[in-house]
Amino acid sequence: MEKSFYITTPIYYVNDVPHIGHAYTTCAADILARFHRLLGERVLFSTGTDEHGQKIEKAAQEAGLSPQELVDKVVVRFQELWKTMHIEHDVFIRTTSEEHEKVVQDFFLLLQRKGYIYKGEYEGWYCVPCETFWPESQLDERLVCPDCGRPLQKLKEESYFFALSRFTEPLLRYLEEHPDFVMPESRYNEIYSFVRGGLKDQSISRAGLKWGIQVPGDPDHTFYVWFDALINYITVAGFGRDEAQFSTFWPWAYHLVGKDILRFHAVLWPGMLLGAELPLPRRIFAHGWWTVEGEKMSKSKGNVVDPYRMIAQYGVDRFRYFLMREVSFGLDGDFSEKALVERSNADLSDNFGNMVHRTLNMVFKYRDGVVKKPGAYEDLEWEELLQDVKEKFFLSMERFAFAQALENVWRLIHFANRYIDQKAPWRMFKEGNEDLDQVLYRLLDCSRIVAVFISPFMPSTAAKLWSLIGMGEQFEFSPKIAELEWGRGPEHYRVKHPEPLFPRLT
RNA sequence: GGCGGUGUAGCUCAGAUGGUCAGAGCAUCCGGCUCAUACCCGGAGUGCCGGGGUUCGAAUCCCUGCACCGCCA
Repeated sequence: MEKSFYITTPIYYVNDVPHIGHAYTTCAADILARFHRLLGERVLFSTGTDEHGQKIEKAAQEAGLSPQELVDKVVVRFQELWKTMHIEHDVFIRTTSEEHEKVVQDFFLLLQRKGYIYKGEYEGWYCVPCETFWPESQLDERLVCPDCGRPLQKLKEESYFFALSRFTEPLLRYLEEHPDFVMPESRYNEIYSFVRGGLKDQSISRAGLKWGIQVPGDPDHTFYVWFDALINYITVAGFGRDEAQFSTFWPWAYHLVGKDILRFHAVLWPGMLLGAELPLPRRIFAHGWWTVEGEKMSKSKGNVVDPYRMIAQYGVDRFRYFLMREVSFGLDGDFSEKALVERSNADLSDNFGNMVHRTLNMVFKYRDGVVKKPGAYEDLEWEELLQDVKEKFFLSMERFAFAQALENVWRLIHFANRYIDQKAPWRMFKEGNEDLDQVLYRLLDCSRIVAVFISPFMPSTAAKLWSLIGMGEQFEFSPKIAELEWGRGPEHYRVKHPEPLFPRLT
């Protein structure tokens, strides 16, 4: 039976302008989705937008639109960006969709039937822009939001509660039995100690807020945005709508989140699922944040990195490569165009692109663009290198260690460059050495294998390379892992005239 | 204040269970090559935060000091 893989990004707050942070998470998810398609697994990749809440209601009012009109208008900013970035999601979920509203209500009723819902009174400080309640214990006398620094509103109102406190022990046990549930390890430790401190019940509804999903049987209440938002993950998986889909994908769910929203995903969400007696996701991975030129990114500083601009200037694949290669996933990183240019020139132009280019060039110069598969085709060094690269690549991808995975692939490229220098095909050609075909075939095989390895990261470059070496005009994300072996190329490589994959940036 | 983590070459970082673990990339310097996008290949360095301890032996374990970071209160 095929394995399944369900990868999610958070649903982004639709009113935000997409920035590098959104691009980062979604790009990582896309890479994982493509990689698992290469493995031949059944893949479900979802992203989407969170469209409810007071902030939207206010923004709509200011714009003279209905909330629905507003979100319909701005959701396009995300959808367009994903197209531009070559993101191939299977589903784009919007929390205003009918099917989602139904799932949220059903889920609430399910929790209610199980006895985990009660009506109480919530009193606390609320940050409207952040849509977050703050316990008094976390505030100082200024009564401003610890996150954004803006003044808080005192709220005292009737609210439905989810009995999260009852899941302290079960969740603690679950964490102990699943040390990979929250990654990286440092985040696991944080979550573990947070849960060990004891969980409080969670208010899950608001009275008087219209722009949200109604609590069934109580039209005065709408759901708290996080309760609404988290449930998107099972809406997509087909909860209550498509049992086959749900049982295929939900048990294989992997959530990618920014470190700022880890707690909702690693505490509240598992609590809700335990209450509903549903399986928990396999992993919640919190990645780091990008600073820009060493400074925190913020609207007020005006240093927000616009993905559209980066792509227009440098191309999709350079941008995708940089994001995944520059820092290890899970740690914070610094974005600068200088770093992007240097990384791109060194790795993509000088090492990778040039390796391909010199190979193709020689194939044309010495063999008119055609190289036949040699009879004897063994080389212990190449053999061992590939096996080792493969093993480490898979291991890294399993741990979402994208930078390491790429670093490993580059060992092949580096070795190929060295191989060319050692074999000196130009000399072989002059001397009429027949082994030249074997050397060239090896290099083309290396390009073919590298194309497969990098395809999840740089799909259009992989396709271009695929075509250059005569493997076909389309690069399909179908099972290709078995092809990551020497000698699995065609009987004849018929290559095209080389053109630089990544012209050097100045 | 509590819990957790980090401190390794000029820079960014790798370094399971203590014994080629003192490494990689970038940067610098020297040499080579010419098929190539002034690219590529080879070589050279300098380093384990300070102090103490355990051990035949510690970057790796323990204690302590300093610095920084994260989560919570």
